[in-house]
Amino acid sequence: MTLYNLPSFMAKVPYSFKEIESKWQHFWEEERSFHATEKSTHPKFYCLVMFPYPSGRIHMGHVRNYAIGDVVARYKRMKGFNVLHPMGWDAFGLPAENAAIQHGVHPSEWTYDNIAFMKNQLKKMGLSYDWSREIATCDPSYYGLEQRLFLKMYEKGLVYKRRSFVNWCSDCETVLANEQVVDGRCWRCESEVTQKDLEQWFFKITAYAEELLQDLEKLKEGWPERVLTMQRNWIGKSMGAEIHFPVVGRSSEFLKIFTTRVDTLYGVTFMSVAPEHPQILEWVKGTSQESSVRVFVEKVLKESQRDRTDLTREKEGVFTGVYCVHPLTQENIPVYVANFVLMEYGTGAVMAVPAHDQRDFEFAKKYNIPVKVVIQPEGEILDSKTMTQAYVEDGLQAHCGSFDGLKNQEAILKISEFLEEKKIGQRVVHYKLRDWGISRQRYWGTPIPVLHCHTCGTVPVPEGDLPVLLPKDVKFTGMGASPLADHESFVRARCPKCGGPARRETDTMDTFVESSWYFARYTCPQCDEPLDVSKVKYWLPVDQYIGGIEHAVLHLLYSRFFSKVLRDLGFLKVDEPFSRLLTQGMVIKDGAKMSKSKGNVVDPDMLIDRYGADTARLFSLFAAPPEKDLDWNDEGVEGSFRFLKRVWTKVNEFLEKKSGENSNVSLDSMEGMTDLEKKLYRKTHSTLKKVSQDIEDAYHFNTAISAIMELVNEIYHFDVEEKPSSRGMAILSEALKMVVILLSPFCPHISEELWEMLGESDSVGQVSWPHWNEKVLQEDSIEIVIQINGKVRSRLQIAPTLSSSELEKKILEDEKIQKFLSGARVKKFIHVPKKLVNVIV
RNA sequence: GCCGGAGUGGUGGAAUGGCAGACACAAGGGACUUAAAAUCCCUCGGCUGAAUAAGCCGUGCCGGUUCGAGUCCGGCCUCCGGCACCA
Repeated sequence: MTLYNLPSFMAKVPYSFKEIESKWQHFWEEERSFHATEKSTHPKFYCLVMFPYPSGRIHMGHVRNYAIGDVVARYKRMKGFNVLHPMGWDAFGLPAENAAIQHGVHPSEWTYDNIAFMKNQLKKMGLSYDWSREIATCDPSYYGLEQRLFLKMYEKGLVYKRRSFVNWCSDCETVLANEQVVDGRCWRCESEVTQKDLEQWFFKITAYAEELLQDLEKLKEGWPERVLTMQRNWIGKSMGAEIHFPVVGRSSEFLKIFTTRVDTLYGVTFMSVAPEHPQILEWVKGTSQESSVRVFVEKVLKESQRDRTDLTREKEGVFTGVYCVHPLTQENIPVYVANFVLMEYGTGAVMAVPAHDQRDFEFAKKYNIPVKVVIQPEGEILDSKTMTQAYVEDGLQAHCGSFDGLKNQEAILKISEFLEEKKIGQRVVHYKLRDWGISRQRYWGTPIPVLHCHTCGTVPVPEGDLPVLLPKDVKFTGMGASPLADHESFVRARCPKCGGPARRETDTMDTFVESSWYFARYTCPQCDEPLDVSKVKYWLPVDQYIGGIEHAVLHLLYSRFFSKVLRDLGFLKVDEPFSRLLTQGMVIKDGAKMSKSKGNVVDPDMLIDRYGADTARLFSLFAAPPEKDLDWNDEGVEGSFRFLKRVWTKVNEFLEKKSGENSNVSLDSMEGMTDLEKKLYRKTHSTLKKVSQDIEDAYHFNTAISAIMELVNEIYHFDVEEKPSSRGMAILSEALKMVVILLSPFCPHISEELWEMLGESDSVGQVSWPHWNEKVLQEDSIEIVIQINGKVRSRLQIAPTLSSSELEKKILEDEKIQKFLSGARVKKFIHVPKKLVNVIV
């Protein structure tokens, strides 16, 4: 059934997109058109889109993401690359478990049902995936191998268990990594995150902090600047010094602090430590300060993560009664517990320099602690009594003993050297990046392959016993501990070392672990080992990765870390997994991100049903450049559909006119062509050039498509005669074929169909991307814009070969120019070849 | 506060320092039709103007560089995104 009519004077064949799309989807499947192998003489190209979580249905964000990836894959194939374009499912995760709790359906069943449904949706989009490489991360054949990788990392000392305060989401009833806490809230459900003291498994991502930072340099060419910046900030390298302050009355004990401003060491007037600082309660034990410190510490610890990191909160603290000795001046320095000092960063203790640090300044003013200026701005004298805020800029050292008069940047080096010499401290580097906490107290994830034995302690599951399978018969109550912890036969185990009773680890891994190596697994999805080194070597790195910006520091950082680990384990040969990254923008409607609660959701199924996949793809690619947000607009979709119908109509009309005739006119020479013919002939080649460059240079699909639209408009203007000459028909034929070829990466179904109708035997996807003929682009006459003092006053048609002096002569003879010049003296001419002449008077 | 990115018609968006607004949507007009839809053609930044004559103004604001600035430089304003007591 169709919703439109074609003009009655032609159009015998309607554009039946449903039949066409299903026909070619079957063709590609039967021909295995997108099946990738390593046996190819062509250079490889690995095009990857971020795999989806099987939430139930695809949304417009997916449609856009996969349409972009498919254009790249199809274009690269036509350019002669051996393309790998795989798809799979990021299939572990909480929604499956929530569905189990709410609807009593098993997470496995829920997940596989969703996969089946969504796979069907993706197939209807005509995406050129090699489905034979499909991965579902919840399949034991995947997560079992992930457990093998876990054990290898364990052997290497890259996995460890530690008891610590961790981010806890009470809604999801599980722990979250730092990266997964956004503004003090859970990244998934947005409920407030609290701190919980738990035993947790960690990946030692900090061991790679420096390399993760350094290698961002290698990505400068291919990654968006802002993603690199976000990762750089997240890793947060700072260089400074650790300094040991002796504690008064405790001969062998020190308070260790970290500072990036050694130059301000002489300005220290107090110390501040975090409420969690392990030594502080010990030091105050039995003193008169003990109770007031205790009260303060307990008060702060009770506050939520959000409140504690609230910048507007007043800086507060309490004196501990403890004093340190200043290592250079030997003065006694009071130690405070302060609510703004973080235990997780540096040493959890800070030397406070109120004159040169705003936080310390505010704190000192509140508690009447002296302010000591030790950095003086050049040409100005700071007075600690009249200062209203800290001076944090550069300057010259003052009241700093032998360092006086030095520029503070030099003093950092000199004082650091001095401290090292005297063994008072040493230079150190700190990172904000923390180790990746991967334990999750949930069922639907990869079981951590470890046993706890009463006598042997923590024992890894032997490789031969892998995979540790998720038991199917579990109860989902949504209450209390993870369903695994309640599963008797899962928990009860034997220690492989001593044979004694052991308890199985019931935590599962963060689902970001699965997505940290799936891109490598796609190269060898059937391999018994985690990875087939030769295949991985052939395909990696991913040449083009495409996905949302929301993973700038989550998935993209974890994957980079995993790649380095896998490299060091001998599986990979590359340092970085993704050479080029394209972060596509969101799909917006009525000024907001599409969401159920806003009621502005466009359903891809409805869209495909009404207009077909080619239209859905075309609009997603045409309405905005890929990296920008796309404003969804129903009338715009209509416009894209109209365009495809225009192409369809014109090809059919052409075939009707051509029928019977079979003239083969050579288009080698443009001699004898009419102006109209030349115009279309040139447009055909200039469009090829523009589309090629737009796709190649920067994935400017929107302008590439608009260029094709221009060519189609030109064809409509050309085809005015009832019976064009055979040369005209040849030119028209070439133009139409060009439209079909250029359109094929964007709208593959209609392109295949039209290609076949035009009498071509190969699939249009197998055609080599054509080369444009630069000679054809040479115009017989070009238009030159004539400006007077920068204002457009006239235009001249000239031969491209005309010399500058002849052109100047012509300009001065021009009627309009003469009128504007009205006798004024011409000072000079500025020539922009083949474009413009500016006459200065 | 710091670091990115962006401000262009009614709208989405185009423009290696060289004709601002390609392409498309919406709007308006015309052709076809008994009529409507569809289709095809035309107009479409603002102002003055009868005008498809001519001219002036116009890319967030102010200034600069240049023969020439949406584009480069300096200073602001607004919006979006990220980071943020990181010592």
